[in-house]
Parts: sequence; C-alpha cells; structure tokens
Amino acid sequence: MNIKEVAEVSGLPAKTIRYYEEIRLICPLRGANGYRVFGTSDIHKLSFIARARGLGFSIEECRRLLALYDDKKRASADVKALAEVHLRDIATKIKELRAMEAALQSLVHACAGDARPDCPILMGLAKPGAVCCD
Amino acid sequence: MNIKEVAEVSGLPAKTIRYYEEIRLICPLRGANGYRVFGTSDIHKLSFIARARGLGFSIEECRRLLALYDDKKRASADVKALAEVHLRDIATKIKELRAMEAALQSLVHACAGDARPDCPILMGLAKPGAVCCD
DNA sequence: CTAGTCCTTCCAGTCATGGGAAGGTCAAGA
DNA sequence: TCTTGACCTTCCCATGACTGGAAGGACTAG
Repeated sequence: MNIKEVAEVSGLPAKTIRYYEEIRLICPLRGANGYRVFGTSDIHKLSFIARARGLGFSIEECRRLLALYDDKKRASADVKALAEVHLRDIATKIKELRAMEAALQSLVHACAGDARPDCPILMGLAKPGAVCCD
Repeated sequence: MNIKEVAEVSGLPAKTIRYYEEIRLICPLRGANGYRVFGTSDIHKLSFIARARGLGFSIEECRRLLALYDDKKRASADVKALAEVHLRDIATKIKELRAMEAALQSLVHACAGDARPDCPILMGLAKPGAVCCD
C-alpha cells in the first residue's frame, strides 16, 4: 500500500506518516522505485498511534505503548501505570484550564462591553493580585 | 532596573523578557554599557503580559490587549470580544480533554494492572471503534 | 588584581507537525 | 510514443513560546 492510501485508512496525513518513519516509530519497506511500501503491520501500528495520539499521549508515550503492545510478555500493570500518569497530566491540565476559565469569566462578566473605555478586564490584568488562576 | 531584578519582580524569566523585546512586545531603553534599562512602564507591561499569559492568552492576543490598554479611547466591547473568543477556546480545550479523560479512564478502569499481559488499554488502542474521544 | 556575578548576542533545540520547492515515477488517454 | 496529471521522493524552512548554552564584555567586592 502506498502512503496516500495509508493516510486515508489511518486518518493520519502523509506528512505525519513520513515523520513517524523519520523518528523510527514505524519502519515501512521500500519498493524498487523508492516508494514506501506499507504492510498490514505498519497500518496497524499507525492506527494504534493515531488513537493513542487522539487520547493525548505524547510521541514518546506512544513509542512505549507500541513497545508494550509488541511485547507479548508485558505486564498489564506497566501499561496501566503509563496510562495513569497520562490521566493525571490530563486532570492537571483540565484544572489549570478551569482556573483560567473561572478567572477570565469573572472579568468578562464585570465588563460592560460597550463603547466606553472603562474595562475591568484590562484593570484586572494591570493590577497586581486582581487575577488569580491557580 | 536591570533584567534580573525585572525578572524577579514580574515573575518572568530573563530569557523570556529578552524574547519579548525581540518580538517587540516591549522596547526597553539601553544604558551606555549596552545593558537593558527597564522603566516602570516596561515593568508594568511585563506584569500585564505575565498575567495575560497566565490566563492563557497567546502572545498575539497579549499584543492586542496591550494595544487596547494603551489606547485610552478604546471601547470595552473590543476587549470583551477578545476575551470571549479566548473563553470559547478554553471551553473547547476543556471539552476535548474531558473526552480524552473519560475515554482513557474507562480503559484504565477495565485494566487489571497485574503481571499478566492481557490489557484492555492496548486492546482499545489496537481495535477500531474501541476508543472514542470526540 | 582577581573572582564571581552580572550582562550581551547568537545559535540551536524543543514538540509535532505543515508548507512548499525540486525532481523522479507511474498509469491513462490521444 | 508522447503527454498529461497524479502520485511519490527528499530537503529545507516555519510555527509558538520559549529554553539552554557558549563566547565574550561589564561591574562589584575583597
């Protein structure tokens, strides 16, 4: 299978697939013409990576997940540990974003949003202690 | 004031302050020795930027916020509009993260996390349709 | 005078791509 | 056979918002 078809099947852009080869996440064969030739295992791996990326795993985490996937003697505890670390990262980011949202929302709420220059949002950004988003 | 002190006061790393000058967010004067000399207005701006960045505004949004802050004839509606766009971005990101969190959590929950290789997390990543995080 | 701490610029790297140029390959139709 | 046009290749540069580090100048305390 050539790269464009693989891109359609896996949902990943061709550029991204080439990049994944460059960083050795996948190692497709080459045809006599120099074209990449993707086997079913490559396509499998790319779909796997696409889903893992969709869940927010970093490339390096994907690499470890793939290694665990390939290792038939793995302990599921190792996979779970990896996932739990990532879950905590996600939870942390959500918390940060919610704090930002709350702080900004209170400023926006206080702003008249009319033609006058007085603006609690700008005041909040200008004054120390007026914005907290921890 | 020299850069290190400004860094302490504003809470921004010196490197970042230099970067902000490079992209013309700020324009500190220079002393005879070539050192940057920060006036109170620079320090004010840097603190403003630090707070805006803390609320998740991009550099370009910070630039627009600063311009509005400087413009004494601004309409607060313009500031509010900027903030509301950003609020929507934040809300979108939170939604995406929560979808990821939910999908990953259900996989993690199904995983025994013991010494055996069987792993619903890997199965979920490998099988089409098993993971949804939209 | 020297040691140590500042300051400067410049270059390169991060992460995960995306854009686009220059050029080779292949399949279909005139 | 020739020519399109769609595909493929590599290569280099750009993104955002920094961060690290090297090389070298400036200043302060002892």
